Amino acid sequence: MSKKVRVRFAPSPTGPLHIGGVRTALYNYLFAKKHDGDFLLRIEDTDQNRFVEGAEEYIVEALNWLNIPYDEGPGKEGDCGPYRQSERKDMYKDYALQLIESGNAYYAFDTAEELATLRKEYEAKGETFIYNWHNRDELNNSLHMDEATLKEKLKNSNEYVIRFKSPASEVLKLEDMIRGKMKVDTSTLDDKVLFKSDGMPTYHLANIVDDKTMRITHVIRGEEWLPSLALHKMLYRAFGWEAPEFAHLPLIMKPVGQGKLSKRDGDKMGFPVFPLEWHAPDGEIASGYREAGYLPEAVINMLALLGWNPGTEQEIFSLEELVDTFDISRVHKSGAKFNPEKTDWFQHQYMQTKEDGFLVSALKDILKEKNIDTTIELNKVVSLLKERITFTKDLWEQGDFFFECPTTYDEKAKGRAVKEDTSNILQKVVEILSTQDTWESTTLSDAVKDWVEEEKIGFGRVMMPLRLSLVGEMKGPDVFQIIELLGKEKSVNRIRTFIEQID
RNA sequence: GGCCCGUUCGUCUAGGGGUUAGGACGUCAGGUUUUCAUCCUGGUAACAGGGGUUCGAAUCCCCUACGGGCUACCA
Repeated sequence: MSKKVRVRFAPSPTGPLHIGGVRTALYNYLFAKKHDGDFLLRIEDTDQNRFVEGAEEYIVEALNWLNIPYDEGPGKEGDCGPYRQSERKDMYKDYALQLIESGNAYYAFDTAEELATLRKEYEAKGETFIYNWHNRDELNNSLHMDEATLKEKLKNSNEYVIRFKSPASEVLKLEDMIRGKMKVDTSTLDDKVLFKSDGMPTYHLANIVDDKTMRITHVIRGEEWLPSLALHKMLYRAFGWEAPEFAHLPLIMKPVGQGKLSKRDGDKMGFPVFPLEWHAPDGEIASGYREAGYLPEAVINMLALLGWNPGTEQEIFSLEELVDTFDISRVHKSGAKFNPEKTDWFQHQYMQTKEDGFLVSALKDILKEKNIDTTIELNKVVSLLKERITFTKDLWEQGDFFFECPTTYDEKAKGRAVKEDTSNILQKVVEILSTQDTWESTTLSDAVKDWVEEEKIGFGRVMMPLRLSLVGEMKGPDVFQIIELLGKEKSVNRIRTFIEQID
């Protein structure tokens, strides 16, 4: 029996989760569920300086809103907790010491300032400073220190880091589920810090230790980690652990211009880059898909297809279908530019699948917010407007006239619609409408149309001003359907008001 | 600069030696709606360049160009 699949999404709580992070979470979720596995959330908060209040809560709420909840994580303790690295702090140092003992790591006493100076000097020469085999013997570390000196130093100060001792020359063969085989020459790698002088591990150590102790079988993460893969593989080897499989996801890029999508792009370019609205501690607000009116299933569908597809021409997928068809080896290798227009197309598709009840209650919310009481049957309004809308707020934009009598009339449309005889025509329309036995759109429509044809007036001269009188502009569903829903009194009043305006 | 990864319509992509290089979004045109939106139909539009390998290359290999990522005691 093969091991149970366990994957993790491991964000760092430095701010809101952005759309690229959401996709990483989604692909992890899909992979886990596809293989009947577990999806864990681990909070990587080893950098205390970058901790942002509220970020973790935001991440959890976002995953819940998107309907991709985690099986284990903060608040959902499994047998691998705690799930915040800050709460696992104590265990990391032992692992670092274990590497020192096995000769895979060493103490380094160079200060941050000394290293910064060195980097600057190298940069001035047009070179890059690398802390590794080629110069580690000249730097301030335990590799060339006698035991007594080392002991003394360790006793007097905690100001040291533990670095990984990267092999001087070895060609590592790496494999990635998406990219296939790769080779890296270790001579170009530097001796990464594993354990910081503040007593916290760096990402690299904590990540490997946690993935091991949490029994993670597949690491699915962003492409920005690809350069670290060699180090991580070497760490597993140094510990004598079997490494999980890796998949590095392509990045999501800006819709226009160059580079990866950044947190600032969204509001600059007019679309959200966050799942939920984010209220930063400093008061700044960044827009979110939820608050902008997007449906979570639309966001999920859009994200799923940004960098992956099943090889068929199907584009609309429920979460269940995604789980079913997801195949990580079909994830693309190259980055994808984000496409806000296509997101709206997905949104429109999903809005069309919504039950009328959902839209009715959305419309009620809008009316309540605007303090509007109405006798109009909302389910009928909804069924008339439904296919035209992309967002629930469009119910108002497309149908405000059902609830508010027009007070002004679109000037341009008025110029086109109103002629010499318009007021006479509308008078007659009022008359015809008023004398019908049933107030029903087909009856009303037939009556008016019969008259128009009899009198050979021409539909444009009737329909355009009629619509304008009821709606205030040239928009909306069938005029007679509007008249039916508005009812006799409102319809007639509106037409009369309009007649007074143009006389 | 160094290391690594990538490159098919404007964008997301299908395609993995023989295809009229397919679909979707956008855009354009027509139709429906005597309005607008929706919807329908159609058009536009791509294998980065150069070398190989092969009877045959978008597809395999190499080089170049371009794009991206990483290059912190951040993740």
